[in-house]
Amino acid sequence: MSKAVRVRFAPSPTGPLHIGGVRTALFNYLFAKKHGGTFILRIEDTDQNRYVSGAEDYIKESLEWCTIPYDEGPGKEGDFGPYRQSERKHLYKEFAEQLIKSGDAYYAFDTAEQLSALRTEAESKKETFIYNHTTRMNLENSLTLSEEEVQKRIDNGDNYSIRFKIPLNESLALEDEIRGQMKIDTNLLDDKVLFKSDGMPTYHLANIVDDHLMEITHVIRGEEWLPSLALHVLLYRALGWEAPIFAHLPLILKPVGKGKLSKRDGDKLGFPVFPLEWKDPKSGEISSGYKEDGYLPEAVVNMLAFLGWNPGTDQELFLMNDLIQAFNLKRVNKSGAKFDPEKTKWFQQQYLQQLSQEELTITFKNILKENSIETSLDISTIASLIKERAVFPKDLWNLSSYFFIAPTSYDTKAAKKAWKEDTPTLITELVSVIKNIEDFSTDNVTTIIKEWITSKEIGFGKVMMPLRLSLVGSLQGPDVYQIAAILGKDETIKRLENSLNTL
RNA sequence: GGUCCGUUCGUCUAGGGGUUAGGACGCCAGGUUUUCAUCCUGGUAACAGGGGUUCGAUUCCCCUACGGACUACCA
Repeated sequence: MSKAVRVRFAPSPTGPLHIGGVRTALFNYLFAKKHGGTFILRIEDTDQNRYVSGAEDYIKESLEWCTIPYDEGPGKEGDFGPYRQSERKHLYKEFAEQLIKSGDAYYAFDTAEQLSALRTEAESKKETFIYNHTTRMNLENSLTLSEEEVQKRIDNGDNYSIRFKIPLNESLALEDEIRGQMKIDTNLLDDKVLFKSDGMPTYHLANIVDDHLMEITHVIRGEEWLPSLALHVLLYRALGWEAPIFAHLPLILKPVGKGKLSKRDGDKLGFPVFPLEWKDPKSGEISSGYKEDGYLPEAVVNMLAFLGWNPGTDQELFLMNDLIQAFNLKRVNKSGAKFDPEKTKWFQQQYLQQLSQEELTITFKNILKENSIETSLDISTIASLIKERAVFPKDLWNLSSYFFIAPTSYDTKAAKKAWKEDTPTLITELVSVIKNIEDFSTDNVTTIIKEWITSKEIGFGKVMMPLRLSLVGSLQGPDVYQIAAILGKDETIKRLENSLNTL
């Protein structure tokens, strides 16, 4: 019997969560639920300088909108809390010191300025400064200084950091669920800082300590962490802990050009990169979100799931529960995926079309409200008539506004095509035909007008097009007879007369 | 620069020693809708290059090229 699956999504609250982060959360969630496990949200706020207010709330709201609920996390305390690293601050130092005692870490007294000077100097010689076995014995740290000197400096209140001492001459075999085995030469690694002089741990330490303490079984994270995997594995070993299973997800790339998808790409290329709209608290700059753009969470989730994963079948439409059933880490791709906004729209269209009549009517009602429309017309029927032309809820308005507001102008191109010399005569006659229709139902209107056209021995287009133009203002929309029936006899006549006067 | 990861239609991808290399998005054409959209049908288009291994490589191995990530007392 293997251990109960526990996974975590561990964002740092430095700004809005972008869709790459949402996808990481989603894959963690899918994996957890697939295996009856626990999905944890942990806020990695060890860098006080980069903390952005509102970011944590944004992360929670985003996950909520995407229907990716966490089982444990801030506000949902489980047995492994707290779930904010800033609130776990007291836990980390002990482990850093344990590593010093075991000889796996050391105090380093170099200041940021000294290090940056060393880097610039190396750069000027076309070299790279690395804090590792090649340099550490020339620097001020507990490996080079006497024990008394080290203690004196610490007692003195000198700033120090704690660095990991990477072991020499080892060929590490790393295991990744998605990529298989990788080999790393430890001599190429550098002595990363584990504990900062501000008293906070770095990501590397906090991450390992928390994953261990929270009994995380699988670490599913972005590929940008792959280069740190060796360090992390070494850290687990030095601490005497069993390492979790790792899986590094492929990156999401820009749709055009080079590089990974960045926050700026969205509004530059005309699609959101954030689940929710985000207003930068400092600059006030607003970035668009999928929610506010009218996307359904089902569409966004489905699209995200297919970025780097596929079920191995031809099925593409998956609701969350289907995803949980079908999900498998082994079917996650190795290579990065260019983000495709067009495909996202396609998913959106699919899910909008799948809305039940009830949901659709509610959506439509809200749209009408936004446009200050109060009407006695049958909006449920209207919604069902126009829905197949819509991709976003807001399209519902553009597609239906003529039902509520009579056209005041006519599409020039359409008018040229539909309104000919003999049209006024025909339409005048049509008006009197319509005036005599008693039962103004779709079926009856259809029958009577069709009979009349047939009796006139003229082409249907000669009447249908100007009729549509008069009612809609353009040559678009659902069946004209249905439109007329919904508008009612009086309104239909009114619109026909209006076009006779204007055109 | 160094380290690591990757490379199948324009894009997302399936496949995997012998296939007409499959699907989806997009695009194009036809049909339905006496309009538009939807929908249906069809079409377009790919194994980065070079060496091996093999009877046979897109599939396995190596090299090159290209792409990406990382290279902070950021995560």
